[in-house]
Amino acid sequence: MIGYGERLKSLRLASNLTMDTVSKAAGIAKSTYAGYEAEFRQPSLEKLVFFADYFQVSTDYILCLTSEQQNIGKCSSKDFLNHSKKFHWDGIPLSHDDMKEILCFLEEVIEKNEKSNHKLAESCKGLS
Amino acid sequence: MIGYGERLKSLRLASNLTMDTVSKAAGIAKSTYAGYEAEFRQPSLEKLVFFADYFQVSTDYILCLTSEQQNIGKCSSKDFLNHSKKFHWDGIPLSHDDMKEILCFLEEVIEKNEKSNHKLAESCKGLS
DNA sequence: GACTAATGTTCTCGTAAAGAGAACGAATTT
DNA sequence: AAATTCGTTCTCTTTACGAGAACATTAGTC
Repeated sequence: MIGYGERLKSLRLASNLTMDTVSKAAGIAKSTYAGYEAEFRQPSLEKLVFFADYFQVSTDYILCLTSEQQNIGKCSSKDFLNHSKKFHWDGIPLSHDDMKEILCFLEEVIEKNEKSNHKLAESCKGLS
Repeated sequence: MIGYGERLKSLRLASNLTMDTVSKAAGIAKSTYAGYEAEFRQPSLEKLVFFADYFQVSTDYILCLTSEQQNIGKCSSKDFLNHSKKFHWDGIPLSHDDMKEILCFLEEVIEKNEKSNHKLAESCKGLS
């Protein structure tokens, strides 16, 4: 068990938040939260889950079991195709070709969003 | 915070292990571990990390933050939309509408694959 | 440079609960 | 039915969580 304090601290600073803000959001005393970052006190499981949601990371990341901030739904487009692990859809494995399709589509979505800042609610109907 | 006891129990039973075996491996008393499964006692973070390693799952799984035992590149379609964590694309957050689009498209891909067992290499061009 | 405000750190203390160990209960085997 | 195995529950001790206040430190203001 090493480093969850550092993780919390860097996550908090990355969001430009004070200990007071975070502790109040978590419903604990400022001194209590300071104890977490100083790592002479351990948050309860409830608090751990809260911080994961609050900072939008996995509990594994806070506990230093992974270096990836969130290991669900986030990977670079490079990783997306080259990833060692297989991707699935409701248990059905996706082929590399499927992945390329999806990648292509996602980039379309992102590009449009970036440009127009507008959701393309029709793109799905015009698919097939 | 709900269900980590059930998770531990099912993981233990899936491995055909007794409480005595698991508790000894974790270096705690049998009654202590029983408290975890009955959920009237919470494991420390060290113990949580131990169980994740011992049962080869993520801490997020034990804490019921995901329904998938390994949380990279695998989630159910239900989780896909309802997940508490935000999804991103190369750092750009995806809105819920984006997710619905993606879900719709993915289901198309899977359905076509299932029926024809053939990749639809053109679907991407006909998009926009 | 002193004054103030804001943020972070370090005390002490009460209390909740983690953890142990033994006893108990239920189920299975011999 | 005696013995063994596995799970549950009891009581007790001790740990440490969490709070609140005091203290320290930095930053901004006059």
